[in-house]
Amino acid sequence: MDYAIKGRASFIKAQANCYHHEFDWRVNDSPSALDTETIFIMVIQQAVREKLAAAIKDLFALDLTAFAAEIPPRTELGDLAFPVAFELAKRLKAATGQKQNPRDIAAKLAEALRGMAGIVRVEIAGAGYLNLYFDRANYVLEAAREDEDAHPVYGGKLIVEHTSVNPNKAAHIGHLRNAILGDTVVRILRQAGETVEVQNYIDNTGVQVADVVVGFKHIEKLTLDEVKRIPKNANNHAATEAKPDYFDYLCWDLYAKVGQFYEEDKSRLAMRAATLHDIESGTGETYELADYVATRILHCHLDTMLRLGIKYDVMPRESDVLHLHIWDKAFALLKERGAIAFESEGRLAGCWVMRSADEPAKDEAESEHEADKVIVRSNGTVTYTGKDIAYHLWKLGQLDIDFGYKKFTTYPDGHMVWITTANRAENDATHPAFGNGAAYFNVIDIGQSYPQRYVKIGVTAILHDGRVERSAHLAYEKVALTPAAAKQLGQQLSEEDEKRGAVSMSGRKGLGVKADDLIEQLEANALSEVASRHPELDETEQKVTAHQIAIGALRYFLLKYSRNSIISFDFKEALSFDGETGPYIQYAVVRANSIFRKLEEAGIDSQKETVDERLPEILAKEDELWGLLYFALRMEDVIQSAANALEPAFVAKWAFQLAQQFNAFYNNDRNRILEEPDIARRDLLVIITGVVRRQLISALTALGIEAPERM
RNA sequence: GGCCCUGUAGCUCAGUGGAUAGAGCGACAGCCUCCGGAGCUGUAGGUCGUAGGUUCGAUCCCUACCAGGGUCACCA
Repeated sequence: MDYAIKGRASFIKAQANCYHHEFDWRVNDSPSALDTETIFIMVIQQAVREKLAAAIKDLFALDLTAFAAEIPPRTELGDLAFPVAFELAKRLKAATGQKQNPRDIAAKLAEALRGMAGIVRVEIAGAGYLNLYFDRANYVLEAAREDEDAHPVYGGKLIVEHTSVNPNKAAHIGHLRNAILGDTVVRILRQAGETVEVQNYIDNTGVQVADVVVGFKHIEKLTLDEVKRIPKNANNHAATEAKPDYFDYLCWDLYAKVGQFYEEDKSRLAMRAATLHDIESGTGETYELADYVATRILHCHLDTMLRLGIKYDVMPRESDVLHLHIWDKAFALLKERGAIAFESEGRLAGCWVMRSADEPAKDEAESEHEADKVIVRSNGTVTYTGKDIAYHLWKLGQLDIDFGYKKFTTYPDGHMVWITTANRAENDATHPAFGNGAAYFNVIDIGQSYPQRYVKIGVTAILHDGRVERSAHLAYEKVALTPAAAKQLGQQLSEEDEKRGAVSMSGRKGLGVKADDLIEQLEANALSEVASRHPELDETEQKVTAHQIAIGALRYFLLKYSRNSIISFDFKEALSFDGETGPYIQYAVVRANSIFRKLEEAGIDSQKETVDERLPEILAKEDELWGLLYFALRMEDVIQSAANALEPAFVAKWAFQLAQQFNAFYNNDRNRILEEPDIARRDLLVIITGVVRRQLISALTALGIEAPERM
């Protein structure tokens, strides 16, 4: 008989999402739920668990429902293992005082699992492992079919805020980590079935923008009109379609100059204060200059991010938070709930402060630290933390006030980015509904954990439901420069820097790797490779491919490290296309593409509706083939785990491992598809190649990386 | 000083309450009569920071200590 290639077996579909209710942020309300408990949660695991739990209750009169499952280290040990007999032996001893051999316990449990759908063998191994062997052929048939089913959709709209770069200078590699991390989390969440709104918060009224304005006014002595006339090809960079304006580069240098300017004469800091004041007033030439500079740089940033495939839905501006008095609403609520208190005496006299939850009010005369968090300064202005509380209350729909919105730009694919406005006349009534999400995730570097903690305390004081509990500061470590990289950028290093092996980037000093510089270097390197390998392609195709490779290398480089690992930026490593890199994974896809092209040229049908009846017997003998396929099929679980943990590195690591296994498969002389004499075996190799390619492309898509047809 | 993070191969990093702790880079030795060498195979390289504790079992959990980093603004 032929094995028809059917849809996914129902038991798989039924179980695919069961674990969402166990330990993820979608339900669990503790921030520690962000820690994932296991990466590979197999599709039939839950069914087996239930059966085991029932058997345990039946045979030993014990209620044991939470026990570990694991994937054995070697294929011959089976496909899924339960070390539950060890735990049971302990429990039984405690309950009855009698010692029981884990192997005996496992044997009894094994009986209960015999005959389960999809499981062909149950064995006891080692000191008492319960090892399950799946029906391989069944899996292959399911895998071969492209699953067109829509993903389930969970809960409400999630709001992910990322990028949020100060609009006063060019974005650097550190900003890229934020944006790429955030963008990838968005992609993973969407692939995991969530609805996501992407926000990019624009601090256009802060010190950083003010400093550049000081630079234009007091160092360069330029008027608004003169600044507007600054050409787009600043700093000897010719504007291109991908990067139409290098104004942000010019500001990068100017910002560093302003730092010096203040150094030379501290009294010049008065210029900053005056500028800040003018900006907040919302009128006048200085305000207009600041608005122009911030807006023009914001366009530069969006162009830079678009090169990496990063897009946004809406960009709330700090100036609008101020001018619409959104803070006032939050302020009233905070006072009403007693979340903040007015200090009438002491160091913080005249301020509204928030106390950390665990500390009762105590005079901290002897301690220079641990002051309460100031929300409103004694001069009546709001701190960043206060503004952020207001912003987050708006994100969760807790303030009965909304921004006005106007169109900012339209991406080439038609998607539109909106920006807030405080001018009601500018409000475009056709805007989508923004804010009022079911939870938010803020991609902000780990250095801001302390103020973020107070933001959460403030929001919690006003909103008690699970939405706040599920929301989180999505923290990540910084990108530092290796001493070698810092030297390449012309930085003098202290002995300490050398010893520590890392140098912090500094916008104020102008020390850092600019995002566009890196992209351009990567593209140039990739282009020379592509041109030498594929001289037959026309220039446009070569450039498109080179771009895909460059972005693959860059995104993967910033995603392969887990969030709380500091990335030491090294040019050689970041510019590499070999080893554990994005291009390595892209190359595996390209090889698979090449095989399918050759199959077509040879007139071999690679889309068969049926496969040979000898497939089960072939598969039973070939552990390597099964192992590769089994690994490829874990993607759904990896995506879900990454979504639960908000950790893109899980997907990056898995994709690399799959590519690695595919390359080993590809290089094995036994697996030469075009020359395989046994048609049944060839069909199997074709199926495996197809599944691996599909899964790799899907994983790369989640990482925001495109796979070229050839490279 | 308080709180948080980190310590795994020469370097950069994964990883797990369980079966032989992994990868990339670097080093060394191989592989193009073979679907693409951005590749593959092999070798060398580890007291998983130290010391206790819990456990049948700890690199993983707990405690202390050591080392490094971050943070504790009327900055954002």
